[in-house]
Amino acid sequence: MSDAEQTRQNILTVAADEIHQHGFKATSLSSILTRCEISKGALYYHFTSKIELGYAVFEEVYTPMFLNVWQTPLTDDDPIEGLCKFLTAMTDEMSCSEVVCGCPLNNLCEEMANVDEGFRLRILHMQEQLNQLIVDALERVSDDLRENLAFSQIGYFIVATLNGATSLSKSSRNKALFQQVIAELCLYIRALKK
Amino acid sequence: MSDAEQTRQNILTVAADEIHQHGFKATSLSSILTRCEISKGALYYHFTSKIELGYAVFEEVYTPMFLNVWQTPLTDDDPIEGLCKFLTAMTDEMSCSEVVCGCPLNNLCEEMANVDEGFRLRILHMQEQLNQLIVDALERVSDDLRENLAFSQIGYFIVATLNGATSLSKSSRNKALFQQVIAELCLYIRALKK
DNA sequence: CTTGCAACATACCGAGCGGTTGGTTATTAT
DNA sequence: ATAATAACCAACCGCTCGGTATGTTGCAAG
Repeated sequence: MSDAEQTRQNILTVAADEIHQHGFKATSLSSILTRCEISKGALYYHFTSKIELGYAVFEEVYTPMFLNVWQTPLTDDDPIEGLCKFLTAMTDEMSCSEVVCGCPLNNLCEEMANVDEGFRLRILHMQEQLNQLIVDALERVSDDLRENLAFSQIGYFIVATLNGATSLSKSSRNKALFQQVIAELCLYIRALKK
Repeated sequence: MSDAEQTRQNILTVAADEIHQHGFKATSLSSILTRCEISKGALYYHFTSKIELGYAVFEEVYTPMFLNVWQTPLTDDDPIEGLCKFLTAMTDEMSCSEVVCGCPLNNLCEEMANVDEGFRLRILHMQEQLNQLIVDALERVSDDLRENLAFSQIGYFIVATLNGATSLSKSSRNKALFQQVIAELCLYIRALKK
């Protein structure tokens, strides 16, 4: 990787972390510059504006991370169990920063979806991708599931509940509530089986 | 009501709307002053700082509004049906601003819970109150419900899912996804019955 | 040898923010 | 009549922000 590309990647990584911690608007370019030990000229050489940097972080950091994380359990032989174990493992391995800072995608959705169309469409597109992953997994084992289930609706339901659970963990600053909601969600998911 | 109290209430009402629309940090005092047609001196006569104004909005506008809205369906003879009808009615009556701006409580939780302890504790307290309302309602009709249900866990699950559903409606800018998640949530709630 | 461009660095700008200061006015108590 | 206080107003302050304009350096091609 060239020096320039290295610099760019470094900016993206640091910006992703700053945005995760403080949100997009509250993230100041100067804090990114300090952590990267570069000047503002360097940043504006690689990105034309703050919001373009935000888009790049979303597309090049958050999106691949997210899709990869969900793909693993959903392509399991038993996606129902895969999903439940994935969710349960999430509560166990949850780092302090994740309890406090929440999910990057959900954060951006809450903060930016209604103020910037570029973010809104990117977020929407990724939610649809995520939902499709779930729908595909459910359809693959539909013979083992109850009749007349609305797969897409179920997919959005699962993601919505997970997002709501992270909200709770933010205010309670406590894994316990998060774990309870996830436990109830797993009960719901396992009840999809015949 | 005295003139001063009238002014104070006007500030609270306008601030509540601005915070709902733009979030706390992005709400500028000057926009509140313009809409109220008062000066900055007037605002700082009634509130010592921006964050104290935020706390007052939370306690005097959001909290009573929220508890009142939830209390009605939960004190119904059949809180299960009351809740489902309440949620379904919410999707129908949902104004455009609610689709776009989301739930004030959830918004503040997402934005402020991890950056200001005062907000965090107030949000947490209200979530606990809300959960208690649900728990009380479920316990009241526990004879009609399945055995071995964890009421508190169920309460948080319902609220979490509702919050996640508003997130989806923000990014999709579309009632449809919201309605789907709520429909699935009602299926879950009704399945609590024997 | 020098020209040119990629890859930065430095210094600065205007705007908007929350907050402060020093008045002003109308009402009320003495 | 006067003093005090409640309720407000206008002007200003320091600060940080995103963004820009200009300067510098190293390397590579001709």
